[in-house]
Amino acid sequence: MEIILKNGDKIQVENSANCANAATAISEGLARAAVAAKINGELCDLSSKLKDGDLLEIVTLKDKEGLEVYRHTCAHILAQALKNIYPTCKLAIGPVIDSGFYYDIDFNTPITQDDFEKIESEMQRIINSKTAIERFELPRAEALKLMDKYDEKYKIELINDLPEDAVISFYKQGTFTDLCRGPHLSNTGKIKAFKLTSLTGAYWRGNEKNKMLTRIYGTAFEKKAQLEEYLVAVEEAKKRDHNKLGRDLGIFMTSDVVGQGLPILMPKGAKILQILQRFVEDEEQKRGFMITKTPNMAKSDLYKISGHWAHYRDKMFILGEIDEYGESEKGEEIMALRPMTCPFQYQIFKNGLKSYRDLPCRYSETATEFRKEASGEMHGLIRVRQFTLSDGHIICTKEQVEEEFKRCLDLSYFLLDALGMRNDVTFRFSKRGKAKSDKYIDDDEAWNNTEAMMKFILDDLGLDYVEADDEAAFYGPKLDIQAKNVYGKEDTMITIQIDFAAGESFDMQYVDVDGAKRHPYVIHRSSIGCYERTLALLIEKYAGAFPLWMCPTQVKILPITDRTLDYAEKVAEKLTNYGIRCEIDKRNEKIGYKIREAKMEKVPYVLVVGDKEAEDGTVNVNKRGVEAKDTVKLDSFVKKVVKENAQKTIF
RNA sequence: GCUGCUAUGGCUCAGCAGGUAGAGCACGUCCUUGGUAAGGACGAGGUCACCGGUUCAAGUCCGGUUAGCAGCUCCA
Repeated sequence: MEIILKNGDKIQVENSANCANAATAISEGLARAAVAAKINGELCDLSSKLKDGDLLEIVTLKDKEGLEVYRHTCAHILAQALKNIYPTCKLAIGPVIDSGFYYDIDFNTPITQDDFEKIESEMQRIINSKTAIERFELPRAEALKLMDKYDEKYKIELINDLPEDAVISFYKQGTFTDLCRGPHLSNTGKIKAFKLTSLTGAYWRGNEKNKMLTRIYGTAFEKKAQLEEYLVAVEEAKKRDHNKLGRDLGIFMTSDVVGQGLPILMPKGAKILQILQRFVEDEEQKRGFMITKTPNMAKSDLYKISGHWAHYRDKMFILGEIDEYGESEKGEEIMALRPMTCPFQYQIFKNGLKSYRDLPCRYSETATEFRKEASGEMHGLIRVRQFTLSDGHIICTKEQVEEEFKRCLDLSYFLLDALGMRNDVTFRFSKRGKAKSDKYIDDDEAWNNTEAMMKFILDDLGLDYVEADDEAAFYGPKLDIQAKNVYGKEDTMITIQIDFAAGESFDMQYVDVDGAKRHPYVIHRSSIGCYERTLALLIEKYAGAFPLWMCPTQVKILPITDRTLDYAEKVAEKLTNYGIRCEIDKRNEKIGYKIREAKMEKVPYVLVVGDKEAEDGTVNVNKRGVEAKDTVKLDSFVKKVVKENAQKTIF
């Protein structure tokens, strides 16, 4: 029969041929490299049978899918090794992820990372045995019977949840059989380089009400060298971890007696935040925002109106004793620290009668917020219990939403450019979608309208975004601007949200052209995100070597001897007068030692001044990251660094 | 909150058959005034996170608390 290749070529193969046979017919080399195949675009095993006229593609480890098949097979080898060592353990799921694979297992007795060596050698034994991997399918009843025989209760649950018409397939390697859609490699011996990387807990089916299983993470590569390279890269990434580097560089710290999720910004960190905050607030005001300063706490009455008291009370810091209904048993006034700014700024809008001529009404505030995150959820500066948000709310008519939304996004673009992070973010259109629940305000029409409105805006802007169901705020859809940390974990950096409900629930009104009172729409937005989180992302992006304009110390002056102290002071004074942040290292240390320290602090410019420089009115410039040094006139250095400092757009 | 791991001077770590603690860096004093990534000498600094238990004896074993790490769940 005749098979069509992707490039249009046609080859003749025997009537009973499978993908592996066809690969051999094409070339010996391709047959060796083959790990899976695609028939008519569907990924399948090499053993899959071909039909006359099929379009065939051979998948190798050069293809993304090929590496996934390889790693998925490695997950099965892990499962088999575990079954051999711990016969009573129960298998859950073992998928492929970006960095490798994992398998969720229910163990009777807990295992630790110390057991990895034993498990890895059993895996290696299975690989060395070069066992063939074979696929077979079973009708539902027999599939259930087989899994019941192996006492695999999680697999039984999975089978029961498969749709009526689903093909139920298994893969068998030696004595081990696992429920799996596949495809897989044809033989365990094809795995050349793998490693188990970590061990954690994970809820069955991702639901915290379910039992917590043990998740073993691993990875696999085509060659040992690639595995080594990957492990080195992971170690390198960890060196940029803001939670380590930020502490080492004296940017922030934590204290046991202060508490979890309450980072303490040290002088360097506070300086960076001050620089960012001034820049952001000035830019917001240039763009028509009015700055506000609202309280950090309020009576429970405010949160009852906003809906937070009913839905989010357990995540708020409450001052006073309350019962299970959120009321004071002694009839006292209950206060709570704010988890958001919106209802406070709404009070400003409600102060005095508003006309349509007052809209859009743009409020911004560098607001401190408090959220009682669960103890295991805190992470450095990324996830904390007290943080500072570049918060803001635009109260406008429905017709103004589109224009205002676009202006918000433009502001965020401007700020992302200044941070040099425009290309590091991705966009998520967070919708309620089909996920109706009591998490969301129950108003289908309003949801459909605002989601359609946001989609129109995003498409009109030609934004490249992913849609995410069940990620909306309770009052409306969001555009989340996402950034990844050094471990690849994604968090929301900036968010712009449309709120159809606040106008009514807070009874905000404006008098329209026709004299009628109407409820406005609200856009919730952050311009640069939460300062702590943004700082964390900056530390990781720049490994502490921040762009000049945001460095707490931009220039460090190192006098060689006490004789040049006066000249160093003169240089510092001049720089300071031009708005450049500098300091002098006056210590009685050798110049090499001072240079080493200044460079480790990642100061952008280090100026060495000795007798020669003092006499000539020059400075010896050591630029961060540049090997060569350069002696220039003080004036020309000042001119250059002032110019560079004013440059805030980083591409 | 859940699972696993961790907690020794400011930092990085050693100490582990249970017998009341060590190093390097940092810090202080002194010498050195030195030209591009660590000059030298001396010194001070720890009730081994906290609370309780086992033991004649606990940094070392056990339990709890607090905090840190990875992941899960959550994230207005």
